[in-house]
Amino acid sequence: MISGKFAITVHILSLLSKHPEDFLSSEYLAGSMNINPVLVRKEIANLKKHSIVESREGKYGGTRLLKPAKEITLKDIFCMTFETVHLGYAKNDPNPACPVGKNINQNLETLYTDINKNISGQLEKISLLEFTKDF
Amino acid sequence: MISGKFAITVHILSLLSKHPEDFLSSEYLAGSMNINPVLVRKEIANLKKHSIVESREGKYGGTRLLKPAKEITLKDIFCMTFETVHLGYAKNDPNPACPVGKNINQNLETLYTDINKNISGQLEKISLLEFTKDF
DNA sequence: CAAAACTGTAACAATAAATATTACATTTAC
DNA sequence: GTAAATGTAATATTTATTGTTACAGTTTTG
Repeated sequence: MISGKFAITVHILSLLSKHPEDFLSSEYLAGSMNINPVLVRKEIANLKKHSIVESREGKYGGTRLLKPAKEITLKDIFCMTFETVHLGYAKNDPNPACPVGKNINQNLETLYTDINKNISGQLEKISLLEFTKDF
Repeated sequence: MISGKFAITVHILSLLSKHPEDFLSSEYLAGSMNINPVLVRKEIANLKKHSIVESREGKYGGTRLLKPAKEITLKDIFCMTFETVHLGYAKNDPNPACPVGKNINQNLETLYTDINKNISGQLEKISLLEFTKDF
């Protein structure tokens, strides 16, 4: 199972970017995705930590972008929602008496670090504006 | 949660590559990883489908490589074990009345396809021999 | 042929992670 | 003060991964 944080956050930001002036409620955002509003609010809490959006409480409250879609990249979203992409480790406790078991996780770690650098480089080139251009 | 198939398969192949002549039993392989032998046999079944290893049943049976570690790349293993890397979709059933909900999954799909091409390109350059050189 | 030591695989159980829900305190507009 | 929001904790549900059990089939050896 993959955590949907990245996809949910992209979805939230896409919607906000289409209404840059308005404070959109978590219920409205959740309705577009068919998910629970609480999940939306959790991701919004994360976005606020990174100063990507601001929220207003109380009646007529909601959330809006703090910067233009052109200035937000998919890499930003990737970093805010996913620590790293990885393809699993060879178990927490491989047999230390075996030279392969002893070292393999470190090699995998290095490999995954490289993969993440690579993905970041790719995502850095795509802005939210570009990603949503045909919506 | 990430499926450990890639890591388990790398581990199995690493061990086999260190004993290229011998048929190693699933119990021995599992012992090096501290996992259940049945999981090993499942991944071996997959490797056999791709003609990377051969098995011998019965007493003194086991598995060995069909080709040198130099000729197996991490991309081969990636393709055999993971269909794709992805970062989630914006739900199975986003609201079709919303232009964002209607289109976002297709855009994500395209993005993930690109990411996978990228990862494949990177993994293609690393052979099993190289990956295991300091074990 | 019988015993031992394997593979192969299906069915099921256990664990862990992601997602959803409920509940309620707090804030703000009117 | 009421309605409509956010914020967040606690908990339940669902789904995916991983592990286990069980047993049929294969091969070697005596």
